[in-house]
Amino acid sequence: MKLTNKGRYAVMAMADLASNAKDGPISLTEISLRQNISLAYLEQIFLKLKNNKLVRSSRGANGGYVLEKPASEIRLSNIIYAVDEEVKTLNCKKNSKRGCNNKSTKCITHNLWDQLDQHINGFFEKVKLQDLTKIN
Amino acid sequence: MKLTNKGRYAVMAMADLASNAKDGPISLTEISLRQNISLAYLEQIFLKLKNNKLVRSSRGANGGYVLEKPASEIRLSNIIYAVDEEVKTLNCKKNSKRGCNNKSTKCITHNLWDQLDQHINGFFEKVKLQDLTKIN
DNA sequence: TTTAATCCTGACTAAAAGAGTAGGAATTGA
DNA sequence: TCAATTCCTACTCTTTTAGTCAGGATTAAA
Repeated sequence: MKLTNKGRYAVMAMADLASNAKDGPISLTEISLRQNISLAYLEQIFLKLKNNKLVRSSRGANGGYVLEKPASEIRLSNIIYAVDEEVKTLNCKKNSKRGCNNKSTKCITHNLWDQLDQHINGFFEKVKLQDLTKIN
Repeated sequence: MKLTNKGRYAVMAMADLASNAKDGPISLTEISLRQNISLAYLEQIFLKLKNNKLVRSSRGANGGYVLEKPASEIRLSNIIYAVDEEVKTLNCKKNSKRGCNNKSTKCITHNLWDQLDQHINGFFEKVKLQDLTKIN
């Protein structure tokens, strides 16, 4: 399943960003210290978050990141999707000779796993970034 | 996440067993052909299913497997659990210096991932083997 | 009793994915 | 200028997955 530490870190970092909002942008160094995630790894993650228009960056000294939208408008699914590319448990691979080929009646579990994907995605759709900061 | 092809194969095989029930036991060779899963791999899987009392085996010529209980009493969670040992997305590792150590307030996402686990487990709890054979 | 069919088990391996490092280039504020 | 910071790519190490392989051990039918 495409639901990894990287995704979790991304959610943590975004929640951090939302919780510690201040006037200027927040640097990854800060987040790195607070959340105990390596700076280099955070850089990778934020690159993707930025490409997905979830954060905005300013470079140079005193630079950093801010949320692109209010926390109430960012769904966790957006974040997960940004860094992991997909939330999908298992795909019956298109070109594999073995197993389900998407149209065979053999793969009894095909629909089932599809449902599970929807189930999980639904979970992340419902929760917004704002909800996390409340709890905390 | 511990939710792999092996788990899916196990569900497929069990569904096959339920769908093609007949008088005697069903051999793995049959299932292997029908579901297109290698025999050796199936053997591995069924060993675990058997240890978890989901199937019963008869050895020797014309041997094979039968469901230990009616399909209406077997939950998918039982099957997944049997072969994958757990359905857990991510654990905040107990002894890691990095990230969540289970009591820190830092790990904003700890509860969230716990909830997700419950969500997914709930899905597999609800669905029974019988439900799959109906669809098919 | 033979023999074929099947279960049982552990060791092994190749490929993929995950998790994170490393290093440098570009940018900006002081 | 220089220090802080993002940007970007490539690389590596480790773990997991998805099986295969090989050789029993056991049973039941003929």
